[in-house]
Amino acid sequence: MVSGPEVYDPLRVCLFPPRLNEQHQASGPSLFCDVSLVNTSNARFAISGQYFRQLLLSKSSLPPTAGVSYNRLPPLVPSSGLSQGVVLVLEPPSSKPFGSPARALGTLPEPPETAQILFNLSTVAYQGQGGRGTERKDKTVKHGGRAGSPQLGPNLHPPTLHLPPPLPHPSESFIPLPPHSASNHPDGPKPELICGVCHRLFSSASSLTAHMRLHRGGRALSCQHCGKAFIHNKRLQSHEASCRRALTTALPPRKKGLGLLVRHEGDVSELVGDEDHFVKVVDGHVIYFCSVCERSYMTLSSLKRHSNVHSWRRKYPCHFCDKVFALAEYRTKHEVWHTGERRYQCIFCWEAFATYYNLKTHQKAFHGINPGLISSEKTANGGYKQKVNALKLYRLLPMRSQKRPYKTYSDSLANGLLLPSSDPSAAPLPLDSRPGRIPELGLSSVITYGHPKPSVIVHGTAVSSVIVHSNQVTSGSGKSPLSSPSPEASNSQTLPKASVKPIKKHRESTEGHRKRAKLVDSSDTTEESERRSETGRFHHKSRKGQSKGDSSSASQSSVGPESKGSGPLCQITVRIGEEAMVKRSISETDLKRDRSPPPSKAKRTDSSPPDAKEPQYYFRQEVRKQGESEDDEDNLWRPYYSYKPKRKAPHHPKAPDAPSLPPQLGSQPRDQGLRTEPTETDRARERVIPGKGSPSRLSRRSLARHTCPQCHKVCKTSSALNRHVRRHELKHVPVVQSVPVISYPEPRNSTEGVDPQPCQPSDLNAEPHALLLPRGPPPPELERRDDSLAPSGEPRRGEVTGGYPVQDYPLPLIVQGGYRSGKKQDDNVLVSYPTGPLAFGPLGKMVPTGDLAKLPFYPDPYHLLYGPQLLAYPYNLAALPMALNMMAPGSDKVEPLPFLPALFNYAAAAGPYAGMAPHHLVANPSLYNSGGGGKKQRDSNNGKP
DNA sequence: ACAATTCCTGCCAAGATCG
DNA sequence: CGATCTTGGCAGGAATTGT
Ligand SMILES: [Zn+2]
Ligand SMILES: [Zn+2]
Ligand SMILES: [Zn+2]
Repeated sequence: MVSGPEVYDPLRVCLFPPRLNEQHQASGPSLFCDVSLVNTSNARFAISGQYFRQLLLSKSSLPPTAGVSYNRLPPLVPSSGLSQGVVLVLEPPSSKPFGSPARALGTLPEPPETAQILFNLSTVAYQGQGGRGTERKDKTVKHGGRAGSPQLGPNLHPPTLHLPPPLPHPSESFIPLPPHSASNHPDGPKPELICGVCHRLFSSASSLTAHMRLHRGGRALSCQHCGKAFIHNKRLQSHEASCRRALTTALPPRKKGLGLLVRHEGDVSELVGDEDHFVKVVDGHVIYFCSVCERSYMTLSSLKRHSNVHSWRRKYPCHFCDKVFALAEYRTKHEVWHTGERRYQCIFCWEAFATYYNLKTHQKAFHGINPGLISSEKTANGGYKQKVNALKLYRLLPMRSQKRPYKTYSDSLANGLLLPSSDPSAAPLPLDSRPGRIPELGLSSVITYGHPKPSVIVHGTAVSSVIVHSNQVTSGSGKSPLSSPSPEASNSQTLPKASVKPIKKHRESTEGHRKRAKLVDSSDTTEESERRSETGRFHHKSRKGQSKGDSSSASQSSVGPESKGSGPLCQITVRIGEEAMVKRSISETDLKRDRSPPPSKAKRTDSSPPDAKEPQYYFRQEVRKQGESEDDEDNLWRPYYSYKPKRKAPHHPKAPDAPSLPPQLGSQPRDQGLRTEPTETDRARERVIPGKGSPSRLSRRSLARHTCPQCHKVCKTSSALNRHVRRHELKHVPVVQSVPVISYPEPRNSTEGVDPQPCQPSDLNAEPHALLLPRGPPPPELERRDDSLAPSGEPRRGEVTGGYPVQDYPLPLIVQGGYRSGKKQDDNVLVSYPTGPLAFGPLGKMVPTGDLAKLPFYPDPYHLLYGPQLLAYPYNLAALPMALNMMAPGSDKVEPLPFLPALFNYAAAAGPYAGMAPHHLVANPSLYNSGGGGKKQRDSNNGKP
């Protein structure tokens, strides 16, 4: 019957909860599910599952031959009304594990004549549920986007599955199906064998009887972990085993006791985890859900990482500009634009590139490599899937900059909790205060620093400015202790500016560590700085209601004292429309350091030796540039990216592939409509401070003209703006404020016209780089030191990289020893950051600017040893796999192979290394890193004793 | 339409803590 | 020191913006 894998996707299935009455039906669909149909003539579906309910597919709305074979379920929305709703799983009768790949459609066993629909419906959920109609509505809207899928044939309007209206009284056990259902189908089950409560179909009276016990409160056979009821003991036992495992996994030992079973629906058990997430166990798979946006994750770590985009508990500021990122990785990637580091080296020509993208582009253009050939699989959720035999046509060079210490566990723990800064014990120890470090900031200072200074700014309407203090985010409602402004706090904030934000790191080798720690910390964690001192530097305030005057006044008022110049740097993060968060610097005087960094104010101490207690770096420019008027504060910078919710095509090619993902929840494409839309602010993964720009961006002036009326986003071109605006229209963002953690008040209307244009100071154009200028010239000594260090130290590095053209040059940025552990950092020197913007050519190559002194980084050490011409095209990739993998054949152990050129005798070619004897690496392959994976690279990078 | 940049997330290894 | 937990790098495609 299945003539082909025709997939009509997506289809909308409208399910009417069993308990809904006709009125509800009339009001419209309560839930949409995307369903793929395969041709089958069936318009009727038998429903099986925990609870059965027959669904009728209205023929008129279906393609001539349609049958449900596959579906993609949106994740449950636990906390919302929808959650109460339905888990709908459509599967072919063959009962493939659900979540089976769409590709399998073509091979579906014949006749899913009656495709079975697993309809897990929590009858309980529908009972006593009040205003779910509204809630569902929201959900429904989200799915609307898929209706227009190109895959739908012209006459394939999204069919609608109508679930017959639920029976009024669940208690009734045997209720005949509505006329239009079973009776119409010749093969349909007899009405008598249908549960009147949940409409599940049964093949025998006995099974139905057993089933009915479930509805009568008989909980004899219910899982002790999740409460799921079973009719058969065997199944129960089996389930409990898996459930136990799942729960164990789901909750960390320490928190196991905290896991609360919230609800159980069909095969899904929902647990409450931390405040930032909840867990569901589906079929033994643990899935973590973000409480804010409901994105689902296979791992807790992924979720934790993600949740920072909402909470911003940790902030990762760029060391070169004022962008702040929610994920460390984002910052790392971003900083490449400042450093120019090129770590992706083509194995064919040894050319190195700054980004993976550039590398791929290069290989495609110059070597005819089709990226698709060597791409590795990804999970449905977009996760990385390791591929054993993946080819790597490039080498990932070790990172030049030493890694910063990880955030500490304690820190993270403390994060979520608002710790009164005054309580030293409660507050996580700053890195600096850890053993072996010099307490630069006395505890007291830390405390003071941390004193909750009211960062809340009350805007006219909503007071809800968000305050992010010490990692805590609170709404302006004043619920948080911090929310109440405390004058003294501001006073106490006499933090050393250094603590506030170090910009560039000076690395004195001697004290480099301490400093480094400081720098890193403070910088890294704005997060940390906040955490440790609760400087409250970043104030989040909603733009809404904030008028220009407001903003200025607000900033002043809220930060007034601090802003006065002598005060610690204080910034306000402002929400711009729906997209961007902008930090406004408040204290210009002290912090300002731009073009003319006030020596005195800037804490930087070029001349003075670094003192543990007095950090000597330059503060970041938190201030706008000189010449900017006060109004500049209102200048808004917005991130390049708008961070809108992703709208992924319904059928993500990969989605089907992820067997590992739990069917309905985990495998959902990340942007699938189901997840609640986070507020725009939540989406701002990156924040930018006015006055600074990302290196790659154009001047803001040009941007000014194309501002989205809705969200204030500024596009460079009108076309971009048009596109952007269209998104708003399509998106139809629900008004639902689903952001529990951060409540940004939001009315951006009031602000409109206020700061929109400010984004483009005219002077920016003149000196694009001015904004990016590092906080100050690096101490001369630094460079020297680096040089000296590089050669002598880091033996390991030499070994690893020896012979490679890359990064074998003296690396001013790399410090001897590298980072080992927080305790030993004193011995290590950190990477120095460039003092100024670096010029880069296309593809990330650095362009010599003429002033080498100012280009401490990557003076283009990547000489091409072998031109592309050295390799005949097309390449015989088949002959290279071994080399490409850089693994010794056959051995279990991963043995790095000699660099490709050496293997293939390319080395003879002219070039700086032409005269080199056989690549020494060949002789001693174990010395170098295979480059087969970043992790390995990293190993070499981290000089371990 | 195409190029370029940023976001995203499963996986994994190293760092940080805990005991 | 080992066990446990956290952090962040990585791939590489999706999403989005720039041209
Ligand atoms: Zn989220
Ligand atoms: Zn930057
Ligand atoms: Zn190449």
